[in-house]
Amino acid sequence: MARTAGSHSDITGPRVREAALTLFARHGYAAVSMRQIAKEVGVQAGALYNYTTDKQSLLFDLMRGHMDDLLDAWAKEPSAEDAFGRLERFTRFHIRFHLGRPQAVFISYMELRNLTPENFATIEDLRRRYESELEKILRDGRDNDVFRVADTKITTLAIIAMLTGVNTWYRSAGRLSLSEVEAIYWDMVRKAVT
Amino acid sequence: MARTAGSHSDITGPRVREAALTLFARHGYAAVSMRQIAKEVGVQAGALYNYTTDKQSLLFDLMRGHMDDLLDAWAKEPSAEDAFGRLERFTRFHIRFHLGRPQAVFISYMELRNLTPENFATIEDLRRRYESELEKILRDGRDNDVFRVADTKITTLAIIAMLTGVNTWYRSAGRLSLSEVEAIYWDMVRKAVT
DNA sequence: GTCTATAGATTGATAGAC
DNA sequence: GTCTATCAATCTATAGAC
Repeated sequence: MARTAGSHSDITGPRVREAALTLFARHGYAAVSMRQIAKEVGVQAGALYNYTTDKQSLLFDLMRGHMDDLLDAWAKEPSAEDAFGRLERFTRFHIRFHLGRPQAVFISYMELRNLTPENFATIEDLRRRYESELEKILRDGRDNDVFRVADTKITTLAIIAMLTGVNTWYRSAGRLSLSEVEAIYWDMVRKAVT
Repeated sequence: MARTAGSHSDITGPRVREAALTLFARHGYAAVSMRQIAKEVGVQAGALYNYTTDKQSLLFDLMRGHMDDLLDAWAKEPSAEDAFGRLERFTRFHIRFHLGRPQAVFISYMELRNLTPENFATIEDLRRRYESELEKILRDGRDNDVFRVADTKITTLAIIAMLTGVNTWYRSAGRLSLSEVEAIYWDMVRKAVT
């Protein structure tokens, strides 16, 4: 199929999303202008509207994409047999996945209030779906008298908050490797539910 | 001392900070205009500049005030004798203090990137000072063979992230009282360091 | 598909009257 | 101390040429 000279829609589109991701993560959605995004991509501001209907859906697409990736990746994780194995899988998966996409994680936690109500509801639904995956593990383990947790819902949120916190301090050039970090957190999680 | 008619500096000042706190927490610093703050207070935008030099110092004063309050309140907490007592004090204090000021907590975590570099450094210093209070407790407990922690620095950050996470879900009208929540989290913290 | 140009609204901050 | 009025810059989004 012949292409119009100067047509780059298949490459410019991803670059727009990439620039938005970087800039939203660094400065915040409200603080970033469409002109800044355009400058990062190397086009004029008007050209952005060939790839997004408006600034809001640029944010929403990034967040929904991140949540979809998260749920898909977890669905593809091999499952473990016993309760401790399942919990360890989740713990290591969560750390590894989140450390691999710090910008998307940052945006997905910080920019919720800049979503329209409809978009917010969509993202919240996906987030709850992910949380329920961990809660299932905790509930099964408790029902089989393997775990001892006072409240599976609160323990779910506590564990996720603790694990996601890794993103605030971990640097790959730091003194600890990824698997050392995983091991330290798994040790805390394991003890906390025993 | 006689006062000029219409002078309300002693009451308007706090109301400006209060309005900024509420609006920054709800919509984010960058998304809130000086006119919105003025409207919330019930004055015109120009009048705000009798109480703050600019928008940035409005944000900075809120964050520094919050961190000062936090460190002061912890300094006034009665100390405990043994390692577990000290850790339990910290755990319950952290939850109680943070749940008591959800807006200031929210701002202090979300708006760091909207501070000027100098202001950011000041807040970061206070935050590190607070974290080191918990790390001291963990290190002493480990050195006396009371706690078993793989890494006191990481454990410090993990515990604080877990505890601060309460703010994302706790509602005073919910099914759990504040002391029930404290007890559940203390149970997890205690087990995690044993 | 990208450009230039621009509409129309809003921003932070200041000046000067009262 | 607060007001009105305003400056100069910036914003999102669109229109039309190429």
